[in-house]
Amino acid sequence: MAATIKDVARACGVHVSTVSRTFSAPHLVNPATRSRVLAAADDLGYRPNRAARALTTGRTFNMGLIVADIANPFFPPLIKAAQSQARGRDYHVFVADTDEDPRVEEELIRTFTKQVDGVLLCSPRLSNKMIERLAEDVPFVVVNRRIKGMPAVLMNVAQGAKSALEHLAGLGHHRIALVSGPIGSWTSNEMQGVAAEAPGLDLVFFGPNQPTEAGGLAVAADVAACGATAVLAYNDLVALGVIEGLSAMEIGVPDQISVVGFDDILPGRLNRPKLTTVAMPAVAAGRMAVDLLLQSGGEGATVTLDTALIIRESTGRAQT
Amino acid sequence: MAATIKDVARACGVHVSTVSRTFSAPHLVNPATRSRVLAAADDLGYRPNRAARALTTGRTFNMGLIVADIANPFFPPLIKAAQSQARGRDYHVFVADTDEDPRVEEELIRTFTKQVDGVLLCSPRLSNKMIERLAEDVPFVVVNRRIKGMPAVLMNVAQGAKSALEHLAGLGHHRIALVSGPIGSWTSNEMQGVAAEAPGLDLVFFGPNQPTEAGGLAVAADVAACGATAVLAYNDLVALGVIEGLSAMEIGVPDQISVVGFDDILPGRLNRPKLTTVAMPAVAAGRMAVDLLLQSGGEGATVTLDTALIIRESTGRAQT
DNA sequence: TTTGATCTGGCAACCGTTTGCAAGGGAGGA
DNA sequence: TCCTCCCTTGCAAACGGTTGCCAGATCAAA
Repeated sequence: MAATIKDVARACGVHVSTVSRTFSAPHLVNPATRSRVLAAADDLGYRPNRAARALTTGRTFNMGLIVADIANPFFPPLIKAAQSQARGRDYHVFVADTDEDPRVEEELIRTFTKQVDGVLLCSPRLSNKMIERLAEDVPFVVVNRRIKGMPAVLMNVAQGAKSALEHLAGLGHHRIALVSGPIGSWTSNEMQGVAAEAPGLDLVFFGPNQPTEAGGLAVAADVAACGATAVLAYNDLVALGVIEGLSAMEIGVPDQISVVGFDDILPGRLNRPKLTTVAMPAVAAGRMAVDLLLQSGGEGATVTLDTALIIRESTGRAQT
Repeated sequence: MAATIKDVARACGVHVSTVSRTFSAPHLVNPATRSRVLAAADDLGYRPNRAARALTTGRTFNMGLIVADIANPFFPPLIKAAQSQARGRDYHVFVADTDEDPRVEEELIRTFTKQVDGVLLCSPRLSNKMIERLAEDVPFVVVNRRIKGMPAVLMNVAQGAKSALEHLAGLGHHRIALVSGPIGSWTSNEMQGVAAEAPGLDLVFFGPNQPTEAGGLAVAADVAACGATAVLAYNDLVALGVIEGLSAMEIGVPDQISVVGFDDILPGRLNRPKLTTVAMPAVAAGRMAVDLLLQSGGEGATVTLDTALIIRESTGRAQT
């Protein structure tokens, strides 16, 4: 049905290799021949078969993008950006979802191995050791995880957490609840690291938690009970869940308790009160991850992107 | 590097064809041999090369999923469901985003043609005619669009719009603003069709609009000015935008104006006031679309999924 | 006119799997 | 004992491109 390189060759009386070269090494073919071939190809609607090309060259022009949860609003902008960037480089993107399960993550990577030119691993839940082992079989770029020698796109969570804490301290909060994320999350560790060193603050840790609204909802009561006047949540979804839970207990945000999230997702922007949050550069990260994957000769370049505290309505002065 | 069928064959002293058959037609090989082969394959970490398989069989075990905008919260659950369903059938999913641009949509489809076994086309912006033409080159399942002879997953938008309108009428609303979506949206047409036939209601149409918060925000002033006491919006994002705009004008929802959306996305559930909306079965649609694509011998089965009005806090009695 | 360098394009092997065809072996019936 | 028939396996030709190698042509310089 579909035109192959052979049809094009026949149509303009040249050998298949000439057609092949017109596309993959144009400088090796005479301009006159080249344009004849291009015309014939265009005429027949020829599109090179990627599977066939992959077979000989070993390059598929596909990449895998693995995220913890597609439905978590943090990821879609990242996926979108990565997809768009990849398409500009003639790459197709397989998107897959681990449902926060490290075993699914591993299996997914194994499935992708040798079927793609590289994998973008976003917010992995696997251990560093495991990721390093898997990286022997397929090039990786990790997002939101620092692994030595491996290309990575990091977001400056530490700085973000620091400014959030300073913001809260500046509003007079001392006892602050830190609602962390799931086990295996680098982001969560970074936050805890910064918080643990924060001077003059009285931190109460809650975790691990599901990185969802449900996760936030589930700890809301404990948070309220612990006497904290402010909450720093693992992400916006958790923050929103906490607010939801608090308001069900008739606890006002920010009047009685202030809440800060992470990510800057749409629901947070639309929420009442509008969520104060540390914006994560998801779009830039998606783009950058693709670039890194395509550039990297396997070199472990690490890019750290800045975060920014966005003060909205969910934080206010501590009640005295 | 990676083990091929040849390595496995050598490792257990059989011909490659036997190894091949162990995987693709197990009943044709002796159980004893089969287990020897499987052991060797497992030992070497053999995974069949999909590109090579695609070359001979003509089946790639890949499918394309094209949506208008990945970042629109309506799609991620659909994408997630489709991806998960596909993975269960050993399929990989290319996800792509048209940015609401029909030309990008067309180009994307062309790119996917012959590289995938089929395309899931969600909420297309292309004309029926164009889609039919493109369908000659690659199997489609369309979601949210009825095209004769083509497998489709539809959502019962008409019924949803009808119950929304009845709900509003029951609350005493007569003059209702209908804020529609983008050109080329079947959903938008369905809504308008139902609305146009609604007895005893005074409808004011606004459109076309971007299917985003910004789109809603942009018409909020006009909506307020037209004297309507209720709004039926193309989707939740638009509804949220309208609410946003109204509240900026100090117009209370639902006290002064009631708002109903479509989709039932997360931000709407978290919003204050919680959004009354017509829930669209995105998850079921994603799953169903995959099944339809895989089952269909090209037959044009059409599935219509039910919608459900979810009454929350953004609708109330009309002020008299 | 000869020489040699440079272009251009053909030839054919190869990438990893699948699959139609055929051959070898064993079992069962005559 | 011989003949079928079935089961199992091997053989080899595809699938659609890519690419190293080689040969003929072209052209400039000698």
